Amino acid sequence: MTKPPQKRQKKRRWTPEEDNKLKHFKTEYPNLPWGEIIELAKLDRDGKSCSERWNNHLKSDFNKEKFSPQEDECIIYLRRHDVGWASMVTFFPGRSYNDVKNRGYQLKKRHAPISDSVRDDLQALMADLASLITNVDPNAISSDDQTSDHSIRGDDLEASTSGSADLIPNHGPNATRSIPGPTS
DNA sequence: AACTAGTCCAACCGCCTTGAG
DNA sequence: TCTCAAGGCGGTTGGACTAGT
Repeated sequence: MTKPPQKRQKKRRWTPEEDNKLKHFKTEYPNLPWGEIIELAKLDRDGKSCSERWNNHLKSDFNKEKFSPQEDECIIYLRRHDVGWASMVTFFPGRSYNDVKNRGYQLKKRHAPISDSVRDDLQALMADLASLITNVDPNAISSDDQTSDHSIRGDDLEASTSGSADLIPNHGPNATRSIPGPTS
């Protein structure tokens, strides 16, 4: 007997009221498991949903400005070097995990190019970071990006997503480096 | 003004890891 | 050692919004 595929839940946006409840109880009891926060706040959500909402929207004041070209190129470059989304977020203080990930998928669709200057900056940045991290594969930061047009194709990103370890674990404030944001 | 296509982004899903009992 | 729940992560979906016609 094969189980029929679960019907996907209709999307329910978080209301300001739900946000407030979640924020209140999570701030008040930061160590409480989500299940108990849900009970206290009387939220009709599951733990994962709450965790996601908290981490991507409520935890801090996330930067909701458009991604700058430098940030875009940084994402492409890091992705190419098998840096996972979660690790990548450390390069973008103020951005949420979901924002970075969404941007990454957008760029993947567009086959966005990487400029020479940004590539060089990022190589230096990653070498810098690698020196802070002991368990890093030095080959992962070698200058292997000397392709003719420095453009990245969708399948490049595709390949880079398969089963390799994250390059940049979060090692505290020292490991967090920022990429130039939008200049307005 | 109305319709359509494309884009953006929040929310959902499934798999995996981790830690407690 | 095993089981189970919680949470992290990567990937996908779909509703809202916007630009073009």
